Amino acid sequence: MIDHESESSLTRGDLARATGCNIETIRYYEKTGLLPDPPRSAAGYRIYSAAHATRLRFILRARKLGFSMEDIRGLMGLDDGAAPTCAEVKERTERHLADVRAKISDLRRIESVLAATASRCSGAEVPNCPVLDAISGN
Amino acid sequence: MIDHESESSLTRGDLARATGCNIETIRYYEKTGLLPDPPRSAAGYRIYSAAHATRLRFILRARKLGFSMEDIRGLMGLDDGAAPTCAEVKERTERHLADVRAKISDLRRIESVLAATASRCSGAEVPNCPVLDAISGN
DNA sequence: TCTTGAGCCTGTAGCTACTACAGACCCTAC
DNA sequence: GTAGGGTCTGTAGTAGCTACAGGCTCAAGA
Repeated sequence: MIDHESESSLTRGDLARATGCNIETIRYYEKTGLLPDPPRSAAGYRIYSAAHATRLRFILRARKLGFSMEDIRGLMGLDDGAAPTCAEVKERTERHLADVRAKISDLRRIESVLAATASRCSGAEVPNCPVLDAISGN
Repeated sequence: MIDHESESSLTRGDLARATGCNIETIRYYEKTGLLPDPPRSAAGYRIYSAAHATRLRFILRARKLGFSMEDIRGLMGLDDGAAPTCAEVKERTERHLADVRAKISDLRRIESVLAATASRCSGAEVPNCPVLDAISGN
């Protein structure tokens, strides 16, 4: 049913294996519009092309970089129909970069609190726990 | 109906204001067992005590430190009924600390990729976008 | 040709940690 | 008495997936 000679005709399972994406996630991206609805075989099977694989790989890389699905929609020009300008992409990226940096500094603060309290803890079976005390307030 | 003199008789709204917690979140913590079911007034209104406030503050601080609700259940001894030993608390904290550090290093890698690609971008309205190229897989 | 097992199809439910309603009740102050 | 706030319940929504169930289809082997 599907021509496996021509490299560019893939089932959903093929696409999943080719990109390392979970097979259900592909359907999810289709449902949410990140991936276009692919053509179907007579029996209703999705038929993907190399273009779909490229697009999916783009999405997966962007997700790995922490872009939200909404961000990605913007990066791909799905929000207003037109391909985004370079300036728009840069702006989105910088906003996202700022978010990432904010998250890092949050986590660093958390890290130092956790490290400090954990190190004060003997690990012995004593009544007073410095960790719980630290969380409880002071 | 509720004695507002004695500081330790609080409605849900009072508790929310006193702790800075969203009022709905209190109900959610009750539903999931992090907060015990409080006694009720004749009309069915929840009546909280100072002990509830203390416990809620503990939960909120732990959440701010990034502990999951499951972690917190453990820290409060709600999983096996008994108060956790200091060693258990220390172990949980160190595991969580390791998670936090892993997240930080992930984000730092992401940060450097984003910073590098964004800086290469002129912001001009040119056809080739270094950001998109970077995501697309160089 | 028949069968078997793998793959695909759909819809739906689950996860975390909340948040936000709607519609009904209650309580206080004027 | 009534207006307004507060509270009650249940339910649905958020992001970003993931995991089924129950049914169909396809390819390979006997």
